[in-house]
Amino acid sequence: MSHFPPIEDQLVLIRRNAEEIIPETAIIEKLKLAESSNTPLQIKLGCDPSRPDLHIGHAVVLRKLRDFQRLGHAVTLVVGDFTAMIGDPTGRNKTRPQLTLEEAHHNAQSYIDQASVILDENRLNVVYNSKWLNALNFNDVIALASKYTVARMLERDDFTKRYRDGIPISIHEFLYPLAQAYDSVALKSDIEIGGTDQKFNLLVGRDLQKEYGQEPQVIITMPLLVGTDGVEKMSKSMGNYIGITDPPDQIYGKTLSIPDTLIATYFKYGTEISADDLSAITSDLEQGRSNPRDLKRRLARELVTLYHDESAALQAEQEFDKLFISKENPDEMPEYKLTESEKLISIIVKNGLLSSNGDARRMIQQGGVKLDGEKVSDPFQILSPESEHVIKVGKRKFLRIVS
RNA sequence: GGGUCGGUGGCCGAGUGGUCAAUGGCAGCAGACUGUAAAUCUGCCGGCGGAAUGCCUACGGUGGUUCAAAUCCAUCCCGGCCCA
Repeated sequence: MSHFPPIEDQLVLIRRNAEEIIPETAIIEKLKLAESSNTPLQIKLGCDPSRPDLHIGHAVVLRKLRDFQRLGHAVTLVVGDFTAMIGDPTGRNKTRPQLTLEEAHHNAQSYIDQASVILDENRLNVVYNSKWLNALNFNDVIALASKYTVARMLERDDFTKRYRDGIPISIHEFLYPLAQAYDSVALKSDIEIGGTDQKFNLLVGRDLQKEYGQEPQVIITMPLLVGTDGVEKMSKSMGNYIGITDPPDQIYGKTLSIPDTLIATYFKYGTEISADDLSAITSDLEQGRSNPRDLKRRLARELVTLYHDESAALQAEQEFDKLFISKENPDEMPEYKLTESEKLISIIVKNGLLSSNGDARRMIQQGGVKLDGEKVSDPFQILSPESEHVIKVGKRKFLRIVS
């Protein structure tokens, strides 16, 4: 007797939200084999420990991984500690810093901690690719490299584009897809999951597995979540992300700032609402039956609840209303103890509300600074330490002055 | 190895001896508007400076020419393309 759910049921879950499954037929074969041999499938996800800050875009992929955990398959997280260690030797790409092994492992742990909000940590196998990549010598690397051609490498979108546009491509960049593919060989991976941007690399894994006499993995690509700006894909470096460890008020506020066109997408990929709810929301939106604002508020609550809890969601909402709807001051804000008379400007800069005196002066001239709710007009105003004040800079920076 | 073009502010990209803290675009910030937004309009957008024809830092690095250099010269580093 197999302990897996019926294949049809598994497929429904596996296909949910997936962008592509390549090849579709093979996954059925794999599932059948798993059932008949009563052996779980080996599911692989690679992670880059040089960027350990997870956002709700990563969560899309992680949730798919969790689906496989629930189905009873063997889920392995491959930490790319080896590649992170090498970094980008040209030093041109600052997004890929060189890490020591310790840093890589430290980041990996942080990644796992964050990911375990979604994954079942007890059923997660974690491996480090330095284990086998470190063991390769130059002969091995050449042998590995000989299994792929330059023409095929150049098929990758960004290589095609960069080559065409005369932007440098270092040789070692060709080795990264091979290294990642080799991970699949080392793991004898049955299925590898990744974002759509990983499609090429995942496919190389299939080719390489064939070269090594293995049954090629099935690849499942998950859509990349658009960032809160509604334009670029979500990423920390673009500043358009909602981090899964962001505090409730951040998640709430960032969610409310997404463009209306993103509401349905975020419900679909960012939350776990049912298919029925989703279609109700979508049709409400399309037919203008609901105020997008209300749906967005619900989305924000859902997201906060997902990564914190319901009471945090309600609290975040109340705080938000207070701040932005009634424009009241928040309950908590940093404090600064005034001991002697001091220029307002210098207080603002000293407390990091703005970065320079000139900036603060400008801000005041533009009416962006309020003292106890009143616009400040004098850039040289001096505060003396008699009473309490609240300074507000821009929309959301506050400072309480105590004496 | 040879030839050639290039390296400018967070990014893209003008500028080729003074009028350059450096046009323009994007991003960012603030104000108005609004449902938080988006869009739009307005302003700001190196630092110091209550002001200055003020000072400091900055146009790949280092040295130099000049009253004056992002701009010229030398040299070094880095990159694209073509040839070998």
